[in-house]
This record gives sequence, C-alpha cells and structure tokens, in this order.
Amino acid sequence: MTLETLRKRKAISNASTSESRYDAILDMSEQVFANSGYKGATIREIAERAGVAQGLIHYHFRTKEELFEAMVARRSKSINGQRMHLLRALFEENGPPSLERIMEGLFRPTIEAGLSQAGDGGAFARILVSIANSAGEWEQGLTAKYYDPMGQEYISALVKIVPGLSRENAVWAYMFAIGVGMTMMAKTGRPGRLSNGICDDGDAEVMLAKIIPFISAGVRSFTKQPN
Amino acid sequence: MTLETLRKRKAISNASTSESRYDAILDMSEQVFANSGYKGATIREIAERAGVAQGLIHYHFRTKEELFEAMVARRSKSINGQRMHLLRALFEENGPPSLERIMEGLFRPTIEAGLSQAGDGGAFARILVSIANSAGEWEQGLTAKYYDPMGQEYISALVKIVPGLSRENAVWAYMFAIGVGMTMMAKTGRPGRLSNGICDDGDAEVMLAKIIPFISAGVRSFTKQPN
DNA sequence: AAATACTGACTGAATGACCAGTTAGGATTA
DNA sequence: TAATCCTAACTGGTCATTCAGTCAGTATTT
Repeated sequence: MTLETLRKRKAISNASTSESRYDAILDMSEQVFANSGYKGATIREIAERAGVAQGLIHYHFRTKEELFEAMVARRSKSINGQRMHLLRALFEENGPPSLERIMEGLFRPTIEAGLSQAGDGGAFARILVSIANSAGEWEQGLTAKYYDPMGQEYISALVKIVPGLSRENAVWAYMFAIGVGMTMMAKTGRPGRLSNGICDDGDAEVMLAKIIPFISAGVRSFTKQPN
Repeated sequence: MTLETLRKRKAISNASTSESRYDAILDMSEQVFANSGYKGATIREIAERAGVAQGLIHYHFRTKEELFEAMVARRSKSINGQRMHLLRALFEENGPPSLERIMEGLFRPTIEAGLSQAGDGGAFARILVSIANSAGEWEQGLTAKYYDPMGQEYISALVKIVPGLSRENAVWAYMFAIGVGMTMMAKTGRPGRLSNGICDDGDAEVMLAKIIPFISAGVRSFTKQPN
C-alpha cells in the first residue's frame, strides 16, 4: 500500500488530468444514478468507477442527496443556459421566429449534451425523466428550481409567436412537448423493437426531424380551439 | 411457475375486508412502489400498510421482483384488455373509425383505471413511466412482455385509418402519443405550477380534451411528409 | 389429517455516514 | 532560507441501520 500512497498526488491544479476528481465524481454519478435509480445507486459504486475513495464523495458533497442535486444542477444549468441563449437569439433576428425553430431550440441542447458524453448519451435524460415524472416533494422541488423558469420563458415565447394561442393552451403544449422529448431522449430502444429495427431512437437527427413537425402541428391545432 | 398453480384464490367473505389479502398486497405495492421507486420501496412497508406479516408477501410472491411483476401484470392486463376491446369494437362499426376515437381508446382506460383507485390515481401511471423510460434489460423486458403486443395493434390501426401514413411514421407517432400520455397521467402538479393554477392535471376529462386533438394533429402532419 | 394461509423472529449482506489520519503545497515566521 | 504553521484534498477503515429473504411453527380451511 505504500507504493499506492507514494503515487503522485498532485491533484490540485494539475494539468496532467484534464478533469478534476470533483467533476469525475459528477460524471460517474450520472451513469450510476441513470442505470440504477436514486435508491439503487450506491456511493461506493460511484467512488469505485470514478477511481476515488468513498470518503472523498462525502467530503465534497456531504450526503447522497446533495450529490444528486449537484449533478442535476451542473447539467441543467449548462443545458438550460444554451436553451435560453438560443431562444433570445431567435427573437433578436428580424421578424418573429417560426414555431419550428423554437422547438428546435428546446430539444437540440439536450441532444447535444447527450452526444458529448463519453459513454451513455441518454444517462442524464433518463435521470430527468425520473425526476420530472415523480410526484414526490423533493423531486418536484428540483424540477421547480432548475426547470420551471426556463419553461415559463418557452411558454411565453409560444404565446408570442403563435397567433390565437392562449396561455393555458401554451402550458399544455409545453408539457406535451416535454413529454415527447423526454421519453425520446431516454434511448430505451423500444422504437426499434416496435418497428423491427427500422426506427432508431439512437439517431438524434432523425428523431429531431420527427419530433419537431409533430409537436408543431399539435401546437397549431390549439389555435383552432377555444381556451 | 409453481406459484401460479399454487395460488388458488377465493374472495374471502370476511366481514372486515371484502378484499383478499393477496389483492390488498398488490394494491399497496402500487402505492409504495410509485412513491418510492423500485429500490426505494420496502417489503416491510408494503406489509405494514397492507396489514399483513412480511413473510406472507414472500409466501405469495417469493421475491420482490416477482411481486413487482405480478403488480404490473395485473394492472396492465386489465387496462390493455379494455384497450384491445375498445379498438376492436371501433373497427366493427360501419365505416372506419376516426383518428380521434382511436386515440381516446388508447388513453381512456388508463384514466379510468386511475380514477377507480382509492387513494392516489396516478400511482400505477408513475410506475409505468419509470419502467418505460428505463433502458435496463429487466424493465424493457417487462415493457416488451406486457405492452408491445398492444402497441403493435395500435400502430397497425393507425396505418389502416390514416391515409398516407407509413408504418415507420406510425411507430414514431405511437411512441410520441405514449410519451405525452404517460407524462400527463403521472399527475405531478407541474401544469398547475406553470400556469398559476389554471391547468389542472388532476382533471382527466380536460386532459383528454387537450391530448387527443394535439396528438391527432401531430399524426396527420406525418401524412404530408416523406417516409 | 392434510393442504393451505399466515406469523414473527431471525440472518447475512449491503449501505450511507462518519472519523482519525495522511499528504502536498502555500503562507508565515524566524 | 529554512523551519513552522495551516488548510484543502484525500484515504482506509468502522459502524449503526436497514434490507430481502428464510424458517420453524401456528392457525384456518377442506
């Protein structure tokens, strides 16, 4: 064990590893939480797969709950930042943006965040699905904290650019859009099963090309409907 | 296995409970699994809240996994039975059914199953969401076993009644429809939060009235699109 | 009496949290 | 400039608790 201990321990500001251990822990947390669920995931497994001592996780994040929230916070801030940026950029062009481009702005950042990941691109999406679809107080608190503000902006954008769309219907439309998007980003493989391999939910570009017109048509149908 | 054959169940005409303990266990399983997730749920809690000894659950269902599957099987067989029945009844009328009525047949049984429950109507829906959105082998196996056959029937029905809809697009449409439906049946309360209380995801009839036109418009948009 | 339904006490195997130390390096002092 | 202090990062081991599953035995039904 002395050899192990004697290994170079210059963790602080080291240029050798491009990634800090802190971030490595969050990365592995995504994988493990996604594969096993919140309760099913163990801090031990995260530690092992991140190559750190279990104690270090408690040192950095104190509890399992705080680790989970830190992981959600990091990814959601990054993705929702992109979304907000895209949305605002759209409205700064000349003329109002199309519904389709708004929807693309909603979905593309999630996809790109998935693709940039090393192993399983759908990991964070699956975590998100489990949070968003829980009725638990803690999970809904996380949704409210990290996703509701962005949701409000998109709902307002819908009302603004779709003539005759009430805010109430915009809220429903937004919820439906999120419902479709989340299920699809989870990459479960079911579309392939149901189509004998023709439909591939691993191909993000194809899925975008299907989701965007589908949702847009749904939203526009609310125009011809009361409320 | 032997379990199935062993289990000769008769409704106990007990004065205190009109329901067999076997079914009481499954009922409580729904509540507890929905609130805590598969790993988070404990057999002890299910036993306590069902008013039976913990050992009895193992006697009837052997393992936690088998208990979970029995619970999924019971509810899904009931709901999907209704769905199949409704779908076939639609095609036995004169003239092809409308897309809207097909979609209603897809969603209404889930809602009604929810409403008939004593406490939390969204419990089974939330369990379903967690299964369907997992990429795990076991969960996808359950989906394939209990939901894929019905999915195939609905996809075929879509192809049959929507002119110009390819099977590929029908599969996507079905997946999107399920995505919307499941998220909405989970009753998380988010629509209310995002609309200052105007949108109520507890009101099943309102939600049906929103979901059906939305999905139908989406499906029809695939008609004017290649593939 | 024989099968079935059921109980409650038990066990070994995890798990989250905690802690006393160790190490590296930067700042302060002598 | 070298001895000392200080602190953040990190380790390995421990511990109380909790869990699914087991089992010997009791009640109830047929």
